Amino acid sequence: MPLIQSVDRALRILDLFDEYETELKITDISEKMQLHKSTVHSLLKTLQHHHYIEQNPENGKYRLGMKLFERGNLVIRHLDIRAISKKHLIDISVKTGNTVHLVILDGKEGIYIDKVEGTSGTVLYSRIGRRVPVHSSAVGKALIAFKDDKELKEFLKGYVYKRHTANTITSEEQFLAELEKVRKNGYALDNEENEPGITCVAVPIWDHSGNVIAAMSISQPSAKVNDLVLKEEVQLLKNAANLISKELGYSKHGSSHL
Amino acid sequence: MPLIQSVDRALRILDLFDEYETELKITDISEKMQLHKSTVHSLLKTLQHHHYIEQNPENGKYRLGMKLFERGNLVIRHLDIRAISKKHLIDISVKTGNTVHLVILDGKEGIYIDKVEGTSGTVLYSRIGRRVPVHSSAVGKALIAFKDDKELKEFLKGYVYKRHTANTITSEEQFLAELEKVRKNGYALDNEENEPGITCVAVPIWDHSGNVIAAMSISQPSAKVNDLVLKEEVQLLKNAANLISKELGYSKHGSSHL
DNA sequence: CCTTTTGTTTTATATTAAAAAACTCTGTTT
DNA sequence: AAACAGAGTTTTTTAATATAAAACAAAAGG
Repeated sequence: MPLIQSVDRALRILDLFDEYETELKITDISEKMQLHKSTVHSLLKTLQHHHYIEQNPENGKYRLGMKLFERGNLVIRHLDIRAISKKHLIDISVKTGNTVHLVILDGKEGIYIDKVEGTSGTVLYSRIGRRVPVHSSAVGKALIAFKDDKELKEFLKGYVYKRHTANTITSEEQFLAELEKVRKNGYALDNEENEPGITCVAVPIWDHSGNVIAAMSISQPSAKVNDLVLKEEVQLLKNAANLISKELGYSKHGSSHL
Repeated sequence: MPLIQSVDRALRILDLFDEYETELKITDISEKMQLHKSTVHSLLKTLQHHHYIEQNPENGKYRLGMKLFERGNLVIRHLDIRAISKKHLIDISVKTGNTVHLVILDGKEGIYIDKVEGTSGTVLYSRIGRRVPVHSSAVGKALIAFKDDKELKEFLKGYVYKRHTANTITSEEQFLAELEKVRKNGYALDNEENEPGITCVAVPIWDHSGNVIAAMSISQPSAKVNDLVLKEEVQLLKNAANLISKELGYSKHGSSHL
């Protein structure tokens, strides 16, 4: 079933921007898309008319528009859990001094839907709206560990275990063994697998059907971590996850899958 | 300069969804847009392909997709200030028990870019990504009060002073007088002008050029408010706004316009 | 001041989007 | 079980639009 070419092109223009290329000029886009600059101009003017793109008056370059932020905050799949979780993220961040994240699964990746930074000033990879690989992150492992065997097998079909650090798990066997540990412990760890020098611990957040709907994590420099610290953090996360499930209208956390 | 019709239509489909209509079926969209259902189908399939729209597998209806959230969090105009402000919002919310907002101006409206709820459980109009009128909100007044006369006159050209409550200011004269008070006091008030029973106080956040780049507010039931409470809240907000300006790399707050 | 680059506009036509018709699927009614 | 209604999806023809070439305007750089 064919796509509409001009809509396809317009959306691909939106996809060109990233954290490093936040502004692009017409000739940039023309080159990247292999389209004539007057074609690009028409596409941009249509996106701009609807505020999906705006033109920087200072330099004439184009950048993503506020309508994306507005519409993005109407994507309902995460709004309830984000609103309900926020105070728990804050609470844990205040208690630990570390950065706390809320992540949901979207396709075959996690996506950060909220983040409360700690007081230590540690600069992390994570950013709201950014995607995160499941194999190398605590939140990713927590999100998929509790899928049933069939679902998990389907999920991992074609999955690429890209190395991010020396510690990244890059084989499916090792990853499945890791997920077994997550199920056993009820929490997931990222031992400098996604970012050098950073350790994260995460727990799943359940719905009433025994499905994991989100994961919550604490991230910090590995130098600050020991067994006691982790034990306390796991407890804080599990307590918060239970409360969040309850506040979302669910009964006991994960009881249906035990 | 003409728009590209099919792109225009696709974006207008995205604009159909709101907080009350979070899912639509093809015939809904066909009717609202006065387009043939096979036309709508093609547009939706193109949006879906790029994850700007997704189809609910349970009922076949369409809803906004995660790409909007992802791209929305690449709209750079507010990311720095949101990240830097977050801990201040949290701090004020913890200290006061009330809901704290961060708002920027977009076109002729404010838009909520962050929100930390208080502990009182007060349910408010505000929501991240939602727009807010400048004439009836404390943040709106704080955002525009310090524009120079010419800019302000230009801004208010054609502005509609819609009544939201019995207290809403609905004349330009009254509104200009109100902005004069904001300039004098250094903070803005919303005395149940936007939402019945809710009082808000807001301050501007400045950049180094003497421009207001955001506003920060505290909202609470009017029943909890008195002169002393307001005074304390104004102080908390002003302190935080100064710190935020500094952390954004600016020097003294608003010094260039005093 | 001249040249180059970039953004914008106009116009002809090649290409695509649009809708009508038909098909498929699901749920409801008889 | 069969028929019907509604909704989603697919196919096909052609009317309508998007595309790019050319030209123009504005800004930046040498």
